[in-house]
Amino acid sequence: MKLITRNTDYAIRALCCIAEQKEDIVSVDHIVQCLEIPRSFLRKILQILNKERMLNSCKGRGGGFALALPPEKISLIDLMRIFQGPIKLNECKFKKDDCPYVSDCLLKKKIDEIEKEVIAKLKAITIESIIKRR
Amino acid sequence: MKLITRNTDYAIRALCCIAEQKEDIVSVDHIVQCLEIPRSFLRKILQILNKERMLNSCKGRGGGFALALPPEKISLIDLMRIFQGPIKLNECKFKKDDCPYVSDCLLKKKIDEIEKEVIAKLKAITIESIIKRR
DNA sequence: CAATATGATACAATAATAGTATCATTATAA
DNA sequence: TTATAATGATACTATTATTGTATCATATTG
Repeated sequence: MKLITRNTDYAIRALCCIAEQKEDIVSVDHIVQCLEIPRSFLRKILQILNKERMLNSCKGRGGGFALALPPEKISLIDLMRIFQGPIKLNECKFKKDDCPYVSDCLLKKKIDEIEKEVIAKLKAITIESIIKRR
Repeated sequence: MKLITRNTDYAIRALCCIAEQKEDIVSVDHIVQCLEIPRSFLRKILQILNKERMLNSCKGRGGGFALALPPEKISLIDLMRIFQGPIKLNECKFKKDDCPYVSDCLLKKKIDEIEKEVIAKLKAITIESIIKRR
């Protein structure tokens, strides 16, 4: 059971890497060196973060990426939604309106509670809260 | 993001179905009728539950399955471990001993906390707690 | 011994995850 | 103004996990 997939994880670390840099604009190459992750994969992730307005980008020589938001405004929950879709711990496997068996689905209700807590906790984890302060 | 996969879900409901029955021994056919799920898949799941000592089985005519434990002793966490492996929300994507970048991995620590809470909550959800009392 | 259960096991289909590769476009510096 | 170095867009591939299916073996009961 995984909470965070690899692209979310890489996104988090890349954002941390950028946030910790003195320079505003950080190149893919620099991040690759820091994190030692596949360049192509990282590029794709950064492009998505750019489209989702978490990063700004500069093309051309000396280009790269910069945070579009302050680190305390970027939370894990946002990144997970971008890379993993909406968080739904309680998807019912029985497609019909009601479960055919467990009426009022007590299971679903209980998992819903867990989901709410998890979401609240994930919201509280921001890039700011996990970077090494310079 | 899924907390529970389909086989875990089916296992839970099958166990509920058996727990709610007056008869001790319940056949696959009966469970299939109750839950309307693929028979072969269900059989596989029940066989696993049998091997894992959550169910007892009787072969031959009039055979079927019976709970090996009282419903309050069967928790979601057990079923998830059987069908989904150990719960590890915080698997680090960086295989090396230390993350190359985020030292002391604050992220991991925070996710660990979430994991502990989730596990505690899942432990508390038992078959007893979600069956329709007869 | 025939019928009806589960046991064991191998196989297949689908979807999600993870990663690669290539060409287009833009910006800068010489 | 052109070569170069960066990202943008996009299509493709590989791997793994999930979700099943099918078949034959074995045991039990009437």
